[in-house]
Amino acid sequence: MPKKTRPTVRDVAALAGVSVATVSYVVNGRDNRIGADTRERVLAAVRDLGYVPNSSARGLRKRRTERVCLVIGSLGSPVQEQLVRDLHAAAEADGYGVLTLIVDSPAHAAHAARLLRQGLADGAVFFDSARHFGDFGELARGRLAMVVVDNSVAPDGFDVVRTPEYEACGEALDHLLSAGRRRVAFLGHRHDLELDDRSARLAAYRDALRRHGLEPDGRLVGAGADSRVEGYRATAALMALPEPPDALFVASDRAAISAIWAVRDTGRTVPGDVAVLGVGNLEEGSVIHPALSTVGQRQIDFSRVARLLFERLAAAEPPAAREIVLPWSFIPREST
Amino acid sequence: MPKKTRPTVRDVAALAGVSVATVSYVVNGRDNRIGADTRERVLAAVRDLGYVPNSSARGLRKRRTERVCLVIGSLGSPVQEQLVRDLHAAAEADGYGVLTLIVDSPAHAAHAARLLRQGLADGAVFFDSARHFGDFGELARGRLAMVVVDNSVAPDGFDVVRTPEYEACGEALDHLLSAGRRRVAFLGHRHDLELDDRSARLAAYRDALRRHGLEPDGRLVGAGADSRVEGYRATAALMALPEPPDALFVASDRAAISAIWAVRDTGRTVPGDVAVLGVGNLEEGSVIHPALSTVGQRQIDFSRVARLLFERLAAAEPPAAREIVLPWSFIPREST
DNA sequence: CTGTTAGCGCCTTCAG
DNA sequence: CTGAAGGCGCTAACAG
Repeated sequence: MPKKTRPTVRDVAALAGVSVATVSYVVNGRDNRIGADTRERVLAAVRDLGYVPNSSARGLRKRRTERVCLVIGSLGSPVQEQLVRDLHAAAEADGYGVLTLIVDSPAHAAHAARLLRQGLADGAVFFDSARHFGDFGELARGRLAMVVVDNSVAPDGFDVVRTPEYEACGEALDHLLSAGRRRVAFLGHRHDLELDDRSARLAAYRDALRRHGLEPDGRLVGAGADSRVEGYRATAALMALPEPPDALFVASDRAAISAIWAVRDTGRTVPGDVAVLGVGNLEEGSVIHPALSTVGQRQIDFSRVARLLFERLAAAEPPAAREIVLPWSFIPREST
Repeated sequence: MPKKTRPTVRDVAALAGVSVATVSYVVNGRDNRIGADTRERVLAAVRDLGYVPNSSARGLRKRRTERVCLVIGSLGSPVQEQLVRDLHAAAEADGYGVLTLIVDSPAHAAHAARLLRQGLADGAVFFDSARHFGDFGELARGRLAMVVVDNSVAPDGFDVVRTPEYEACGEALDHLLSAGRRRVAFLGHRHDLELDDRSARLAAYRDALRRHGLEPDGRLVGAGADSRVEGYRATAALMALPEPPDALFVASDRAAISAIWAVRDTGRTVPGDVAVLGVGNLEEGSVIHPALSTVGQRQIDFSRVARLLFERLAAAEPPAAREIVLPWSFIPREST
């Protein structure tokens, strides 16, 4: 029967016949000043007991947890999977653990902020979740290293990563409109519509129409980008209009793919009758027929984002807040 | 300029002119024995200083973190979103924080196990990730309350949640074969194929064929359920065979939906030329045309799973290991 | 009703 | 090269 309580340094020290300091040195790799045989005895005791240092005690003493946190808006997008991978890789290299907080509402954001303020981790990357938070600056001042991927937030004791969505979407829409499409619909995320003028995708849409001498038609603007199901439904509704659109600008690739499907289910063709343009550059979009035209990072890569965080963590003094821009472009394929 | 170091109980106590014990009582709601005016002074000091208790110190002292961990195999499935929601709801009710560990490889599993052994959380739910782990029993004995959702693991100091996949898939396949389909292909997850006989879905497939006097054809069995892209590609390859299948059993709804698309892109119809059967009961499957026949929980609900964990956490003594079975059924729709 | 105090488990000078 | 001791921030007896 194993012991009921987890072993501590003292148990290891007793078993190995050394002091707790020696155990600590060995466990933390500061064992250049420890005799080889002593080290072996300690390691054996660690193994026998299944000793693992308690992270609360260690965190209390060292005043850092050696963990970082990924705060993410939702599950479900391959883009985020790449971020997870890149962050894990960088963390591993620096000996950090990674944990994830899922924040898809202001309530969850408050929850996450509390955990972070309590010292859950030493650093955090916020992705697709900034809109749910109130004051990032306050969190950053609580000695948390932070990188925020968001276009509507200004550096304030933390780094910011931007994506030039407005420009890239504008270019894609110009392409659509120059090709003669005249009734272009916009299917946004709910928060695009709530943000209204502060949504880059919606603004790009409106401005592009005006550049081409068209006035936005309220009936062609709505929600539908948040999920595949909503994308399908919204598109079906649009296609049932007396004057259906001849092009769809959908603010997510996932919903755009459903939109293609929905268009075809009404007997129309893509891009013949209706062009479809997505956002995000999912791999899936390049595999289907017709391949989805989209806007996003050509090669999805968040290693620079991860690097920002770990540079910040490694710095002795809080470095100046930086701001970087990820490369976004229009990626034309077959659906437009 | 704010202070560089976060305030502690002592700072609050000093500002409020009380002792640290009083602060602790107030902060922890054990303030029935504290005078109302004193409490107000303490709360004011807490607000002024922006004091938040340090969770490492608290965890060290109380020997519990009041956090639970969701260990999940991958991002991307709405089924998991429901688990996230149900676990968050239960946690919130009991005053626990929830954090997520993403484990999609044995390396990540080792990483997660280490964090958990270090005392990251008091309890954990493992979903779609058990196959990456070695010894759950050892983790459970390290006083971690655990619930494992998996069919191939036996309770051992932790609770197990099972899904009767084999039976439900068998029923669905009987339906397919009874309707006269003769060349039924199986598109599995990679791990289904690695597990081979220990994969319920693959076993259900093989056994159903035999029940109907058919011999499995190796060319009709392969990977393709892990993602939409793989589902599309694998289906396209199958359809290019000299003798293409007349039915597809795809081990995930997501890939099954791509499979429908791939079939139709070859000019064939679903279910006319090819029937498609998925697993998982995504909402998306009920919205598309043809609606996807599938196998899974009719009403996706993990509140019972969450409840197991919090009952375990609330128990004074480690309760007996329990085992529950989630209701799975065949959900016929239009694609078969 | 409030204050004093002893650790929780660990790391890290400082002596030896 | 190793051991003793102090303290990180907090909670919970126990005094008063």
